[in-house]
Amino acid sequence: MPELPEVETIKSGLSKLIVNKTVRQVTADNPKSFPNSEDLVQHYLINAEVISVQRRAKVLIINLSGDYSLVTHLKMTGQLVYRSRTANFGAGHPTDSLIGELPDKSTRVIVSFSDGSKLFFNDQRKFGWMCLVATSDVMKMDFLSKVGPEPLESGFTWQVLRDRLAKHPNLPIKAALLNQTVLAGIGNIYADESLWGAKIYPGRLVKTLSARKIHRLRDEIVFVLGLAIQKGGSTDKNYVDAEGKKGSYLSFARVFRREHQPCPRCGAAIKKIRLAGRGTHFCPVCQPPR
DNA sequence: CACTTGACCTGTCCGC
DNA sequence: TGCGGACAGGTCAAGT
Repeated sequence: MPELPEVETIKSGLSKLIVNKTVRQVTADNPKSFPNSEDLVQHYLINAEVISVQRRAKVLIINLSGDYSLVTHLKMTGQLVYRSRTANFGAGHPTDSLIGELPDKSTRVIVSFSDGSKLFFNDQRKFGWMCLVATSDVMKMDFLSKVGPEPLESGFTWQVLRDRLAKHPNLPIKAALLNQTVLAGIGNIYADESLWGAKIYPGRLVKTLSARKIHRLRDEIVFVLGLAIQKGGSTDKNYVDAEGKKGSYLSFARVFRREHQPCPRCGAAIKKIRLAGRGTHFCPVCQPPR
């Protein structure tokens, strides 16, 4: 569920929380969640210092001294939560937080720093992973070498979107937006939201979209992602930021998870269908099929 | 080759 | 109350 705005929010949080800290210890239970050998960890992770935190698409990258980086993909249910030495929450944890005391039963990796603080990688469904990679190889990783342009960078013009889409004329536009080689960072929530904003039926084939519609769609993508970052991302079930807090975008969402509720533009009931294998929300009046 | 569907997992919710 | 099945949705692999 974490998409670009959620990973970006975590990146901002961790940038303030863990830069300059030194890794002292790492524990991991599950080779799928953390595949590196004990040897590599001892050599390149233990005693390394956090230099910076960055994001590319939905991937979070913690750059370390010693030329290695800790790369994390949260997939659907991953969380990266930082706790200082003293802060932990028992039964009465704050309501803007989803999680209590850590570790809990979904904790896959614990990175402990020399000041006693810890970074927890939680992942209920074990789809996500955390991996130690040579910094110079990070962008060569399978996923990152193929991923499309960043929609929030200044070079993302409507012409760029048009040209990326042109390679997939027969895909429904929603499927194209979800394809990370077309564009980086959009997932199910923000695909539905930006298509509503641009008044495009999610099933419309790419080749039937006018330049004008693509231009409008580009603007909506930029708007929706920007707003979501402002709101700290979307919390549906699992997502929390680096301090364990929920995001509030979903209370501003226009269609996502709003089946049967009135469209904020025209009042018609929002519909939910299945498209590209995903639950897809749209307004049947503003976004007519055709 | 282009596109669609299923697998990977676990927890939750719904109907019987 | 218990239990099977559908569903959640990011990405890769397998299938059409």
